[in-house]
Amino acid sequence: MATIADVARAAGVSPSTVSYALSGKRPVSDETRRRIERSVAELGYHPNAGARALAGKRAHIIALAVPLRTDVYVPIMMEIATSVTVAARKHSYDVLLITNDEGPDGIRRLTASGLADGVILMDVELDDKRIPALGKMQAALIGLPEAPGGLSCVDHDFAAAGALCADHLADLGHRDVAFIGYAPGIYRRHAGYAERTLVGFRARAQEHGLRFLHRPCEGTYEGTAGALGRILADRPETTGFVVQNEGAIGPLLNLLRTSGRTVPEDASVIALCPERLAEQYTPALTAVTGSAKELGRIAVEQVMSRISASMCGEQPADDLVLLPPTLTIRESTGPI
Amino acid sequence: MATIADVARAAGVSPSTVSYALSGKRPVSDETRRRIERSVAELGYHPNAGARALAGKRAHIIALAVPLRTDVYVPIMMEIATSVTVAARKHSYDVLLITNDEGPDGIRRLTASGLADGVILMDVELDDKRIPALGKMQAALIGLPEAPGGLSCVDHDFAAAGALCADHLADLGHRDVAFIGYAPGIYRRHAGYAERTLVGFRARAQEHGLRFLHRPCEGTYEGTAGALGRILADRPETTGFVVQNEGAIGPLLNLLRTSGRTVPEDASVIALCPERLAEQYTPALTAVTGSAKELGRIAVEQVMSRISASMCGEQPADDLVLLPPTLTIRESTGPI
DNA sequence: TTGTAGGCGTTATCAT
DNA sequence: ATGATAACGCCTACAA
Repeated sequence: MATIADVARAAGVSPSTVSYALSGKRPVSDETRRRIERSVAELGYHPNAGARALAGKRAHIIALAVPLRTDVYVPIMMEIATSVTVAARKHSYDVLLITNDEGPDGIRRLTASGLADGVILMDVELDDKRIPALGKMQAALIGLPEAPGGLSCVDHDFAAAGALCADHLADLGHRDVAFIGYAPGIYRRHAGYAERTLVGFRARAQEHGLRFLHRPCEGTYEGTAGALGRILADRPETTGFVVQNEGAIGPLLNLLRTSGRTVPEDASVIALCPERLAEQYTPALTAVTGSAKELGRIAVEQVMSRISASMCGEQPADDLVLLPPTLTIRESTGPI
Repeated sequence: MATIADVARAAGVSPSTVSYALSGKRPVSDETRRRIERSVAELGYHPNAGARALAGKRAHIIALAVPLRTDVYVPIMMEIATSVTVAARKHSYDVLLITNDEGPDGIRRLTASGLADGVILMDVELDDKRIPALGKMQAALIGLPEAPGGLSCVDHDFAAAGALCADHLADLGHRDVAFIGYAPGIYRRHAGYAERTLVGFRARAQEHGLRFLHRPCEGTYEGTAGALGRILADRPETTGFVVQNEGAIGPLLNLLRTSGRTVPEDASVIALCPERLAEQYTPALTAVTGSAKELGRIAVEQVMSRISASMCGEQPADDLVLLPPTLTIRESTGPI
């Protein structure tokens, strides 16, 4: 492969001039720069990553720690992963994938080997064991840990999302509403996103004077049937439904239909789920959504800013971003 | 961070001995090795990735090229990505994520910079533009290109999967069957997996003397309704259905129900889709499946074997693996 | 504006 | 069985 020396020779300059021309860290005459650029293109030169990392003391790589669990809606993970990759490339950074089955040691390995300059932790839990392992590694978390002090975090504003659901149903005149949530285990483990959504919904529902039920629910047909059955038994006058469990959406629509309730005439359904999912049902679902792409993009900005700060010897500023959700009104909600 | 020199000092040996003790490329006395291992553990030493790549002329990284398109079933992509990562770690390799929006240049960049020793191309198309860009880079393709000569490829045996569907329906006594496929655009673009499945199904169906229809289908409710409508209009005696479009499964089940056909008493449905998807419907779907994990694992073995061959100066052998599909009989198929 | 030279941490080739 | 030493390719003071 072509080295910087090859380029220098071809352009009739010294290697350092090529380096400076490429990095822009020192002025280079237009004439010289042009010749260098031409040689670079002709030789298809790209700096050797290892050598660059060794000499420049930064790898130009960030790591992305993805969960192995599949109880989250997987396409979202993928969307974040690709948006992280695309955003990182804009900074001339590459993305290294690591899975949680390496655990905290995986992160220590990255730090010690200098393989990555920073890391993005996906699917962060309230008490995430990877956080203590971060050490001096610059990081951005997608999701909120218990104690986000000194860290950069980004997440959907789930509380606002819950509130938005309550607002919409109240505006439409619903008085009795039900929240069909994730599996009981998720609440037991105090997953942040589940709790925050519920808290936001509950508070706003109370402000509006709504009567409401919360029913955890396995994302299966049977689970949904059970949850809906208990809701209609406990409070038959329920007309507004909020679903935050992707697996329960299809069953819920079928079950409502089967029970003789037309959506949205007899019952309104509002989903907390990605746009793509909301659009693919019949009727198309009114949904409260956050952008997964944004999540990835912002996490990248956060690590990048921390990395450059730490290179300048500055103390990276912690940062907490909660992305506001969007309500998209489709065909599944209406006045009562 | 601790360097190899630190470890050497702590263990009272020379750096090269540490290097050899760690790589095993030269015998080291048990006594010495023990001291070295202790120092390594105490200092939390991990070799600097850049320096190692520079001196050892291999980066211990493979790249994984994921598609940006989302017209494939995304969870599968993610499953492959994680299984690739896990499998790579077994070889002490890390995985770098690159997206197709960098195009062929992304691959050239990897090659020229020595960032990766090999690459796995996901979602390979018949005439994939990334293939010419591979150059001397060791690669494994997931999916089959038009001309797989000189390359290592792994994919599901879609033809066998199609045949398995025909077998099962014929065994159950069905005589008139329909194949509900992907969107017309996919067949127009001659996507390999779609065509191969159809070819395998068609051939075996003919052997069994089945009468069959093929209907491409957008994965929407309306699209599925259209496809099913035309099937029942053209051939009302149809009792066996094969679906190869994830989006059409839910709608198909609903539509059959609506049209008064009970599954599996009046109509049998067999899906070509991941297990997880098949299980989540009611009734649970008889399905023909391939393992996405296997796909990733084998692709890793393929690149690894090519990389080591090329390091030994040997010509890497090309290799074509088609994974046999599995038929899992659940509740959606029965005798007619 | 440009060139020279030292060093980054490993691996691998010599020796011993 | 172990040690010294020369690359590996790049970056960045330091000189000019």
